[in-house]
Amino acid sequence: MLDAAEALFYARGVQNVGMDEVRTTSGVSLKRLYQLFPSKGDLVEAYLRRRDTTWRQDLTRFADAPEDPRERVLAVFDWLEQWFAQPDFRGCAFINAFGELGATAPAVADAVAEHKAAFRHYLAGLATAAGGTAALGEQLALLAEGAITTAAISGTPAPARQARTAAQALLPHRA
Amino acid sequence: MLDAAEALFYARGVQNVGMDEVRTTSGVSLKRLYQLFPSKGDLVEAYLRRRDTTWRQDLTRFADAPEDPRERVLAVFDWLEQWFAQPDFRGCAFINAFGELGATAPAVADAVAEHKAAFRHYLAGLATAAGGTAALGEQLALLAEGAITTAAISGTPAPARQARTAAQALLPHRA
DNA sequence: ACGCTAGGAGAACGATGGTTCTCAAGTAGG
DNA sequence: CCTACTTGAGAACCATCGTTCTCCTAGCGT
Repeated sequence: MLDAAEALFYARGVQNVGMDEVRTTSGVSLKRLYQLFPSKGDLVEAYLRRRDTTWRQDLTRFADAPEDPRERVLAVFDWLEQWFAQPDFRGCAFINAFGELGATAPAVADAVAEHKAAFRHYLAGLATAAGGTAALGEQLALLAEGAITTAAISGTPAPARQARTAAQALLPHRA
Repeated sequence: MLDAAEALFYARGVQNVGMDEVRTTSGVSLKRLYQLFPSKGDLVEAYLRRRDTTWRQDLTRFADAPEDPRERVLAVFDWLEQWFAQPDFRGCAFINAFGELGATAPAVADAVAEHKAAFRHYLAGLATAAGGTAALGEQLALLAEGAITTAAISGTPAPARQARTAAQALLPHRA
């Protein structure tokens, strides 16, 4: 049922989908919806928190696969590329939600900030494991964020590869 | 009068400000508003197009100042840092608008894509002038985009400096 | 001074959407 | 078989907002 909400919110933006539509496509009655989530804001927050965990799980499952720490860093960008190529890709759900609601809904702003902080933390771990500094982790995060928004707006997955080669250049050379 | 609309739309998101509020803070009557812009969509498009020109003008005025092509590239990130530090900074108006309206308003999606394409084109020029390739321009663009969204979400101007040092590392070494 | 036009302030209208209410159907327990 | 509780479908309610309309005021030409 959160699946339906997630698909709708992500595809069209939170404010462009009504509760009636969530109910119709999820098959859950309004009454039940409102006893699970007392307001739309609660539903939105649940949507973001769930997407945070699944998104990061998917990423780490993919990027933690290689043995070589350098390969792990690069795998992040491979994963991004495959994500960008999906037909329903429409950028980062958190960045979108932040632009839409960050100024008026502090709970949304917080959820977004936490998601991004967790992502940066993960990259910092990969960066230091690959022999870099924490600053390298931040730089990788900037490349990834930039690739996500650029891919969304331009509609091509190419930014993932550009970010990947930039990351390669920033990584310390093989010891 | 577009000043008022711009301030409101940027600060709170397009869908969180009504035409009544535009009228109140701008002092322009609704009648006049609607004879200038037949619909809110037209006003939004005008807002984006105007912000595109002023934003890029401000950027180039600052970044074209140094003589050294490498300095010009780095100046872009200095300009970003100063922008991020402004108290009303709330990320990239175009990314925000895209997340909010890109899926439902093709005119908005187009305006955003054009703005970003122009920005990438400008960076590509700086990159080649500094002895790099067009691919370097794309990488610089990714760093800048990432810095913008990260600064917005985290609330600190620090990403500008991180992007700057990454850019420095990616630039070809002084000949 | 008098009509006439333009423009503004704000009410009015219609649609949409978040939230709640009604009512009927289904089910478990006696 | 009957009753009490739950649940779902959808109507109803209320606020908001984009858009239009009404009325009133102010200036201006004669």
